[in-house]
This record gives sequence, C-alpha cells and structure tokens, in this order.
Amino acid sequence: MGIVDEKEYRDRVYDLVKQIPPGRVMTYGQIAEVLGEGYTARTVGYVMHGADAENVPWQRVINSKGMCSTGRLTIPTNIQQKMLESEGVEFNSKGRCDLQKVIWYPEGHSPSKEIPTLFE
DNA sequence: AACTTGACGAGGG
DNA sequence: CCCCTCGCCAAGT
Repeated sequence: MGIVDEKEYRDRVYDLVKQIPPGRVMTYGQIAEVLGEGYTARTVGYVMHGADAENVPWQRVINSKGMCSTGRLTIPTNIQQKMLESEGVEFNSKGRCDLQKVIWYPEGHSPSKEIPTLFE
C-alpha cells in the first residue's frame, strides 16, 4: 500500500544478527550473502556501527578469518573478543577462533564455500 | 552531486 | 603465512 513497509537497509542486517544464538557467530560476508543483492561484506560492516544502539548482539559478527575486527574506532580492542569468550567462544593466541565450530547459519542456508580450518 | 571512508574479502606476490 | 591491492556499496562531508 501507500506506506513503504519495507524494512530499512540496516534493519535487515540487525534482524538477522539478532537471530544468532549466544556462543555462535556469523561473518560479515556471510550476512551479505544471506541477505542478497545490495549487500556486501563492506556495507554490512558499515551498518553495524549503529548496532549497539539498536539492541543488537553485535559481538557475534566477526570477519572471515575468525577474528574480531573492532578496535580501530571507538570500541576498545579486545572488548569484542572478551564478550564472545564469556559466552563460550574460544580464541587462540593470535586472536582467531575456530569458525568450523562456532559459525552459525539461519534455517535454510548452508555454507556455500569451504570454511577454513583453524591452524594453531 | 562528487569524493572519501570504512567493524570486509578475495587474490596475487 | 604475511602484506598489499583492488572491488565492493551505503553514508557522511
């Protein structure tokens, strides 16, 4: 009808992130892949800036290497990792976690490419 | 309206 | 494995 009932670009990202269970993670690229056209890993990362204000579990979104990408801006380095560790995600000395263990996909979606093994 | 900036990722060296 | 470059696209200047 008249009023646009489409969700805002950002809300689609936030809604998906809210579905990630504690102790599990999704990567930026994975989110872009699930949401489809118009989304790229880069833009997903960009919209995540407003996530904490929207009550979104932003700490559950990490990069494709299994590392936390925060720490360059206002968010102190390692805060994200600490938050994930407190929900049970383990990181090695290089700050990487085993994506094969903790990565999460929404119902109906599965990995489209190989998930790299964590090499201690 | 043009240019710059990223909480990214794949590929090459 | 590490480092650099390039492509990506919304948002802010």
